[in-house]
Amino acid sequence: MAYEQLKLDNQLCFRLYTAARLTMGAYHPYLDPLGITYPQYLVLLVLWEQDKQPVNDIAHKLFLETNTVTPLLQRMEKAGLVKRTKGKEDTRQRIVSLTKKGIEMREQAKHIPDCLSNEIIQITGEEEEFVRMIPTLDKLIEGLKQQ
Amino acid sequence: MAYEQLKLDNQLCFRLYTAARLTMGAYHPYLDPLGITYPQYLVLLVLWEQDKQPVNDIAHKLFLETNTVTPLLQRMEKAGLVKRTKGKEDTRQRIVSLTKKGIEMREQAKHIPDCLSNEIIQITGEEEEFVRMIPTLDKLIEGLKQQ
DNA sequence: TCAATTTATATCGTTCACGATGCAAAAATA
DNA sequence: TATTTTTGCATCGTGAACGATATAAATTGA
Repeated sequence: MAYEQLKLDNQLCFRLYTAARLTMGAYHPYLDPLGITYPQYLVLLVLWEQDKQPVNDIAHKLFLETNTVTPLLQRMEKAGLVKRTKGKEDTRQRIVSLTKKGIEMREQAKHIPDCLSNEIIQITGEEEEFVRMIPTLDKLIEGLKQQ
Repeated sequence: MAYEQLKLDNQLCFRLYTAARLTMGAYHPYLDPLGITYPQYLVLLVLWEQDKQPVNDIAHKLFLETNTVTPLLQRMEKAGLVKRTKGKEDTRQRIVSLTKKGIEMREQAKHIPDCLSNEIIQITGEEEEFVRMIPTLDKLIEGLKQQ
């Protein structure tokens, strides 16, 4: 029967949606003391890997629209984590760079990934199946990226 | 080196977050014609399985807070999909029930799960590894549910 | 029975997320 | 070179998510 398919239990997307929300929630104890949110943490990860990037590059790496990232960066600028300067070759661009505070936060945050994986392992028992999920998720993301 | 851990590529949560957003986006072509959003679709799934539930039960099944679900239901009531009546035994409760429109939408929506799985299979080639992901996600959700 | 506590829902404020739209600068093309 | 198109970013409006708080009703317990 077709209605069977409409059961919540059958849905992969619901699990992704829920797991994503709850995992983000698990970052709270680590990000709250730093005064940042999970999306802001992602922006910092991008900038810690390479400082001074235009808005578009950051958005692209996070698979977000610029109209999501722009206000995010404005809030981060207000919080003193980044500054946004006009591009020199291309004046349409806004180059986002880390402030002293943004650079220093890297040191405070460097333990977070370990904390999170430990937590996940402790909570769920095993690590291997989560590692195995990564290439599958990458395939899904890659496939859905272009409509 | 500890900083290696801070690379975006290493992060499972980022993939969950991204996959969830993009998958929700894949529902747009099917939900837009019905005039509903993905979270509203989830509420309908819950109510199609069992009509007339208090807010709390719906929230619990979706792993959401009631302060997320209440405004969601208010919008759905305004859209004529559900109605919210005072509980009879417990007058604190609001019993949410489907309207005629909400009931009828089940028929229009019954093909959506098949469409989505076909899309995912077509996009990513294989089905099996996504099915395999489900119990792992359930384990993660179950573990993170209680703090 | 009456006060204290818990429960069910609602309201408020902030931050995302994103479609639609606007605008200026750059690039392409006539 | 002048015009058209594209690009990069910003703004606006709407709908989640959720922490904090409020409120009334139910429950507990003294």
